Amino acid sequence: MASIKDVAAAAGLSVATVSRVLNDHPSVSADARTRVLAAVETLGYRPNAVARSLRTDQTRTLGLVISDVLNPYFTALARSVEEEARSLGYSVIIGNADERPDLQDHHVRTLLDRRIDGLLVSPTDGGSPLMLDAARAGTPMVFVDRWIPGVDVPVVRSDGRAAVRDLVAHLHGLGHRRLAIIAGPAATTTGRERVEAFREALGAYGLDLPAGYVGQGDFQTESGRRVTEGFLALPEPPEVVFAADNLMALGALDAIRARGMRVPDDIGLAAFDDIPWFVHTDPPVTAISQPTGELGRAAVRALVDRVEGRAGASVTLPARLVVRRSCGENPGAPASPVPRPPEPPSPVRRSTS
Amino acid sequence: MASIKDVAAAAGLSVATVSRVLNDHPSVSADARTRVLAAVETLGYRPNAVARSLRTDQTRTLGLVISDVLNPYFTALARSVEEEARSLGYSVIIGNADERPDLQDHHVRTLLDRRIDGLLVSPTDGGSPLMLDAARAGTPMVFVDRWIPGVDVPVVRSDGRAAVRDLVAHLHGLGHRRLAIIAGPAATTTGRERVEAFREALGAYGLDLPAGYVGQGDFQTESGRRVTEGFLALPEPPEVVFAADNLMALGALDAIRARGMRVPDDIGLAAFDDIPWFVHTDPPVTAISQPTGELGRAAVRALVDRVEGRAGASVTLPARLVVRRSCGENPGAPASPVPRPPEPPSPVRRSTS
DNA sequence: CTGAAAGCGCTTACAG
DNA sequence: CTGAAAGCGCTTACAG
Repeated sequence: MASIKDVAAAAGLSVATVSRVLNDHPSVSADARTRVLAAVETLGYRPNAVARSLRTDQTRTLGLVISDVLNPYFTALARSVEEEARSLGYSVIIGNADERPDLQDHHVRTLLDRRIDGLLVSPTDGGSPLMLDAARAGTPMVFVDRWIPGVDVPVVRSDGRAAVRDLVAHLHGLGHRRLAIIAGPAATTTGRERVEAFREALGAYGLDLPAGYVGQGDFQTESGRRVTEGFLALPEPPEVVFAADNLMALGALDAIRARGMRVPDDIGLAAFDDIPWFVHTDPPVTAISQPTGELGRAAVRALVDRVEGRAGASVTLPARLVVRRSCGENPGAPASPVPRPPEPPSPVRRSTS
Repeated sequence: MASIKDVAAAAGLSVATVSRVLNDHPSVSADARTRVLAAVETLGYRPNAVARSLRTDQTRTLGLVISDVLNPYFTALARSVEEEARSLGYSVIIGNADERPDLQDHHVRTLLDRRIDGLLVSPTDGGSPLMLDAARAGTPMVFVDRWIPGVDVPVVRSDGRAAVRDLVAHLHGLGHRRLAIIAGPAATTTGRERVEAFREALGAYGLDLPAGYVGQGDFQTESGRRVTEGFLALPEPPEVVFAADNLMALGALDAIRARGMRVPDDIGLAAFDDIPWFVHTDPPVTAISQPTGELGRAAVRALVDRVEGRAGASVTLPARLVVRRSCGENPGAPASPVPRPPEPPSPVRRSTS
């Protein structure tokens, strides 16, 4: 593969001049420019990004460590991250943690070794030493969706509390009282928050969330199946199951079907995260929808701000409830506006971290 | 960030010795080793992969350019690719072409600039000059799922012809005669092949595939919707629509629902690519399932073979039909074995390219 | 406007 | 077993 030396030789100029042409440096004569460009063309020369990175100490690459590529939510997030990054002149390298802290650390380490300019993480746990070190060492970093408390890193996420209250209002209005949740890992912020928001919303209606109605999942399909089987085996099973993400909802559907039961007749189902397939499932699934594309773009902007020496702000966007038929709504009725829960929803916050 | 010089200074040795320790070179004294390791530990030193790559001319990185990250098939493929690569000591950088040849070229170029050791591509078109050049220039390359004819590059894919024949036999047995297809882009091999296989299979039953029953899609949701609307507006709409991938099947479901029609009562639906959600759609969707994980692993093995100077073989694995209820099967009956079509299925081929 | 030279952080023959 | 030195392909003050 042709190097800058070959181009210089072909153009009859020094490598310094070739480099200046390639980098649009102002002080280059028109003549030199055309000769260099011609040589580049005939040799099919492409600058070696590795060498450039070593010299400039920047890779124009962002690392993205997502919790699970098989989760359509993260896939959509990854897509918008890549788009926004590309428009800002950055590439992105994706690492899939598969909800495993060890794999997450593997990817963070690899990304750091490659000297990416910045790191976008949706942490699968409460913060490994490696992650904490990276944050402290000053690696430009931003958390998306999930975050690690106590670390001085901007977080871009959506707040689902108001939507969870809307969901509980919807369920309560339908007459449901025994409500259960398939929770995500307690080591993750979203894992904890969704349970807490659910519990609080229930409390506003004087309802309890007994321990037996909180199933511990891991955001992946299999755990949704297992937890739901447990719920169904209870002497008094819940009337509705709320899955804290879409994959666990898939597992719940599997378990319900395996028991020969029907949604919503035998048991209701709702999910955090909306995906295109929920429109076509049997029945369509009531879900809480996040502004995923906007989250991805905001996260990249915050990270690039940090990379380029600007502040980089935290962003919180609201999620919203999308009512479908999986909790037993009157099938004929058009989707009605959900009655507001007792407390007002928290406003969108855009705070500088 | 600490460099190898800092480690050498801290250990009281030369950088050469430090490098040898780090690379497990045999001729290092036990004493030197322990001193280096201690220095590495206290400094928290991590080798700079960029510098190493420049020097060794290898990045231990594979590039993967997939057609569409929002397509669960490619997402599953990407996952198995990353797993296998990791187990062989390689990282993978994913580029999303979003079914756009220009974006595909952008990613190929970026990946080449970064001097990845090998390239895995599922081409979105018939071969841009860039792609052709890369293949000819000797960049280790392997095609997955889709390929470019006439280029000397191994291809790892699945052969759906037998499964398509099984599908047509299934539909014919159910009494359907007017069968339509939502095709992928003619510039892609899978786009062409699935139509051809469908047409051939119909021919074996004396059935025709009229031009009006071949809708041109692009493997993305919106095109499935548009094409299906066209089918439904026909004076004589088809009895069954076969979508050449899962996203176009999603679009078809959207269109059918928008018309207020029901599957399979008003129209049947089948899809190429099976995904977990097809079990829970209304009704469950009959689909052709590819051995996606195995394809990803085989592709990586072939590519790493090429990278490391071995041959690297093409692999073709069979796809299989999974019958569900979306084409109108007797709902009560257990999934029955599909009657064999006239011709025997082509055997699995493992040819060295 | 242009070029010679230093240097980014590594690895690896070559001597000893 | 160890070290001094060259060199991977670039960029960028520093001179001129």
